[in-house]
Order: sequence, then structure tokens, then C-alpha cells
Amino acid sequence: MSTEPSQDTQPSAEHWRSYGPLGLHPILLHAMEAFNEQGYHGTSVRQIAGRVGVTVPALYYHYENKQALLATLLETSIKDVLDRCRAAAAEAGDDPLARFCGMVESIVLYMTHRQRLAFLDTEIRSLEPENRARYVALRDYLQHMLLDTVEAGRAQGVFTTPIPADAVRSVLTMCQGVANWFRADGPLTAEEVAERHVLLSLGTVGHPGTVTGGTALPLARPSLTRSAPRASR
Amino acid sequence: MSTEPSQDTQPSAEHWRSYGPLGLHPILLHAMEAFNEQGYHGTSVRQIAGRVGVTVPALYYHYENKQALLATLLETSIKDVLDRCRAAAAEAGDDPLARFCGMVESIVLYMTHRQRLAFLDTEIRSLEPENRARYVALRDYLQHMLLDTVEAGRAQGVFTTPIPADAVRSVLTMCQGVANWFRADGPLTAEEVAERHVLLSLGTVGHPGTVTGGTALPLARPSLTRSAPRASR
DNA sequence: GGATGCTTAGCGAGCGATCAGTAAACCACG
DNA sequence: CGTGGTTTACTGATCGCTCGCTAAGCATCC
Repeated sequence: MSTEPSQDTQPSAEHWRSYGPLGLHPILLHAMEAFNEQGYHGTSVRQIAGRVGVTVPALYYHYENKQALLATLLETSIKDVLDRCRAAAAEAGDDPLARFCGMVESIVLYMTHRQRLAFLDTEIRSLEPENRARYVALRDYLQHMLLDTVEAGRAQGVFTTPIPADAVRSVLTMCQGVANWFRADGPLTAEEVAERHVLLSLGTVGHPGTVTGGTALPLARPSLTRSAPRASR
Repeated sequence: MSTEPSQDTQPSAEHWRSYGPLGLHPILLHAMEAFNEQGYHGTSVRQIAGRVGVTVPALYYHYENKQALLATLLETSIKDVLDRCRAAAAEAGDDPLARFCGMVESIVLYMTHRQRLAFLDTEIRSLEPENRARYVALRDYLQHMLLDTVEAGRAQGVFTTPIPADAVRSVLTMCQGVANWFRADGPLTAEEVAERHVLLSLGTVGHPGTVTGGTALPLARPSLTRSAPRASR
């Protein structure tokens, strides 16, 4: 009778760029897929049980209720992005530009490699108040980390946006949006999408080198000339 | 027994910056509010009827079924943005920079003034295939309009992004995101939010004047120095 | 007298959740 | 090694309730 997160997901000490198999409990895995396809309220516990190949009470043996499935999935997800983002920031050191690029890259990589988990962000509205509060607090913390970096960069003149808080929220929104349209069998790899969004984000926060084209960013440029996929959702 | 959109919403010839009362049928109005608060699948027809103050069959007299309520709302919404965006583009004339700014402004104004309608965009997944296809086609058309403008600007050198399609998708994503966090009683007015997002969008598509600060944009700058609201959702 | 705009009453299906029971694995004790 | 008790992971059956939706009828108005 474990209501615990059961986070076999990632050892957390691992590198922020590496993505192994999900390692979720089969019930959580199939709940995740059902919620992705039909939404939380559009999915019945019978459907989840059916996907797993067990009867309904088996679900209730492992998780308190339907809500606990969503809450566990979302909490697992946000904690994983946060860990990876922190690791990327730490690796980048003190330079605001490098930190910003690393954080955005790590977030977008998460959105692509853990798309089905990341997409559940659209279901926070279905969380009960306490669960939602915990999730939102972690997401706000991520936003705050990024904002601190942008403001540090602004102080050094590497970011010129006069509205850093709005810029950061916009950057996170566009990164989160990747989970809505990315297709693994599409024209761009996860890494290319991440690279492009680092570039776009730099424009959004007003990094002078980005816009004029003459920058020293460690980006492999060839992929930036290929055409982008359409959004469909 | 009308399944028709019943778009009393806006005369469409009116100016794209002016927002009167919604003018939706009471049933649509209350359905919109319920869908906003609990999502499509989380809302029952009984709840909608209760909000309106009638019995359930009264709903079915006016609309074919629950799905028609959502489809009508979403179609009304996307057509309204599209009309306003077209009007803004027409008013701006041929200059890509002016067109881009006008289109982004009109879209963000819609997200703030018609927030409850715009927020329903998160419910497209609950649309049946044909309804979704029609909605997505209109949204794609909007995206295409913006992309054409950005590419025209690129040809003139006013936009420098090497990935215009990704930039446009990101811009629209961040604009759509406004419907998630904007609060009419918050620190910023709709017009200020629109102005800020024009600025952010210019950075995203790589408009040189924006990032370096020395631009001739017709933006009232004072509001850009005030602090931004937090996201909560 | 026929639209229009509702109501009362209720259909069958499915919902989330629970109860009692069970088969198998595990483990300590003699 | 064997045996009895405990734990783990389920199943079958069913609870009370709500779901989307509809048939039939009634009042109001032109």
C-alpha cells in the first residue's frame, strides 16, 4: 500500500543530458498514457486498469485513488526537471550567459525526452488544491532560478531586456510548449530543438550577440538552417 | 434548435482594439465559465444548466449536445482573434515590422480581454476530430500569416532569426500563455501586457533595435519599468 | 393553431470506490 | 527440512451515484 512517489525514474546523480528508460510503475505508466490521450477527467480508472491488464481494485491497492496517480506523476515530473536544471546550472558555473543557456537546454531536453510526463502540465487544473500548491511551488522555484540568472546577466550587460520577469515567464512558456508539438519521428532531434530554443530564448531576454548574428555561442550551426516542423497538437 | 455559432460576439467590422461585452447566449456563457473552472470532461451538463438556472433539456433545445457547446465556443473564439489580427495587419500596411507589432498586439489584447474564451484553447483535445480539424486549420492560418510577415521582415533585414518558423511558433505560444496568468486586477493593464509582449516577441524574432535598446518603436516606455506579476495558474 | 422555449420524469450506461476472499511468496521457529 | 503465520498482490461482485441524453407534455406568444 504505497502512496509514495516510487521514483525509480532517475538516480538524480546522473548527468542532466542522459535519458534512460522511464522506470515508472506499470500503473503509473499506463495512467500517464491515458491522461495524455484523453485528459484526467476523460480517463476512467477502468480504462487505466484495462491498459495495465489488471482489475480495478489492483489500482487501489497500489494508489489511494485516481487523484494520487496524477499527483504522483506530476510531482515526479517537476522534480526531475528541477534536478536536471539545477545540475545544468551547476555545471555552467557562475557565468550568467552559460547558466542561462544550460538551464534552457536542460528544460527543453526534458520536454522532448520526457514529453508524455511534461505534457501532463496541462492537467494541473485537475489537481486538488494541496497537490496543486506543491506542484506550483516547485514550478515557481524553477522560474525564480532562471530569473536570478537573467537578472545577474542584466547587471553584466549580457541581457538587455527591461522586463526580465516577463521575459523569463515567456521563455518558460515557449519551452513548455515544446511538449505539445514535438515528435520524435519529426525533422528535428531533441538536441536540435533544444539548441534552437536556446537561441530563441536568448533573443527573448535580449542577448545582443544573438540578434546581430555575430556571437560566440557554442552552437553547432548547421541544424539551424533546416526547416522547422509544423505545429498540430 | 440552432447549432450555428450564433456569433453576436462582435460585428467584425469594428476596430480590433475595442472590446465590448461578450454578447454570448447565456448557455454558452455559463458553459464557458464552467469549462474554464473544471475543464470540459470535468463539467457536467447538469452543472451548466444549474448555472444558467434552467433544467437540462433546455440546453438540448438550444444546442445539439455538450460537444456542440465547446465547439461553438472555440470556433467563435478563434474566428474573433483571426478577424482582429487581420484588421491589425491591414491597418499596419505593408511594413513587416509594423505588421508584426500590430498582429502581436492584437493577439495579446485578445488573450487579456477575452481571457475566458482564449483559455479554452487548452480544451481542443476534447474536440471531436472534425471540430478539432476546423479549429486547428484556423489556428494554423494565423500562424502562417505571422510567418509570412516575419519572412518578409527577414528579407528586409529587420528580423534576423535564422529559424523564423520556430520563432513564430514560440511567439504564438508565449502570447497564448498570457491567457493562463493574466489577471484584470493585477499590476498590469491589458494594454501594458500587450506592449510588453510586442517587445518580447521582437526579441524572439531577432529585431536588432529591440535588443540594443536604441529603437524607434512607437511604445510608451514608462510601463516597461514597472514590476511584473507572478505566474500562478 | 403552430412555433418557441421550456418542464417533469426517467432511461441505460458508466463512474469512482469498496468489500470479502484468495493464491502465492516469504520467513521465523522447531 | 517442514510448518504455520504474515505479507504482498491481486480478483469477483457490487455499492450508491452521476453521467449524457431523451420522450412527452405544457405554457406563452404571434
